[in-house]
Amino acid sequence: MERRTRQREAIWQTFERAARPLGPQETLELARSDVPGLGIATVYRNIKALVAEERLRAVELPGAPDRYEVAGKDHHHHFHCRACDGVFEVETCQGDFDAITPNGFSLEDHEITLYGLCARCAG
Amino acid sequence: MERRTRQREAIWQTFERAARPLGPQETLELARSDVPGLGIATVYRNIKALVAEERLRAVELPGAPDRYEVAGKDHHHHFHCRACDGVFEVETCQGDFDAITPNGFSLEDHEITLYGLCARCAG
DNA sequence: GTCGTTGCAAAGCGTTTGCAGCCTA
DNA sequence: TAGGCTGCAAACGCTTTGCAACGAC
Repeated sequence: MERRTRQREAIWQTFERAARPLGPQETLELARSDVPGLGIATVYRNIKALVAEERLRAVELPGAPDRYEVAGKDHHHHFHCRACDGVFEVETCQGDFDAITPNGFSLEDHEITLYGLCARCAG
Repeated sequence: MERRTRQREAIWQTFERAARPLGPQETLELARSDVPGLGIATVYRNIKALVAEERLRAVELPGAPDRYEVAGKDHHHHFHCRACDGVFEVETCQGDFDAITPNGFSLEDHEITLYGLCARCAG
């Protein structure tokens, strides 16, 4: 990532402005308000570059394509709304995951996803 | 699922024999020892039918394609080995997920995935 | 002016679907 | 024999890549 282009700037700001993880298509639509002719390939390329630079982090959700959020936040997990498909952050987790790790296995990390309705969809 | 075919039988038995969730390609390779000419489309069609009948359950893993396991087991989660890509069951979970659900959100379900090395790979 | 970056279109890749022939009941 | 099921190949949807033109420095 060497040159500062309109496209790159628009994509990055889209993530900064979003309060939640975004997918590539979602990012394209939002960033097009800044750069109308923006192409989806450019979004993919820049997301990949930003992840490599650790400015973005991939949010991996069960059974759904990855979304991306600004990196560097405290440890947290996500709530996936079944109605609007939106993804939202939830506070830090608790729970003793070593306790449920099978014997002989080496636990390195964990991922928790909550499902249900977000505040807006729950009405 | 009305007729009992060799293909259908082989696919089902592959899941019954496996002690862990399988993906479609993995299923194809294993089931081909019973039915050599088996096609991948048949595997996909039968998995879909078995899931609809609730004889199989989709195991949704963050950032990875779905795998499938025999349905009807007790509530459990999975351990995803970063070395061999294998997926293994872990015992029932603990933790108060309502406590971390944001205000106004309606929690319906949760998913936990552990990452690290399985016993064989940690060996 | 250089060469990294972009947009388009084509290529990949995993999954689904259309269809003619097969085989279970 | 009927019609559900299968295998093949084409179609799909999402992501990646090739390439000529563009534009940041």
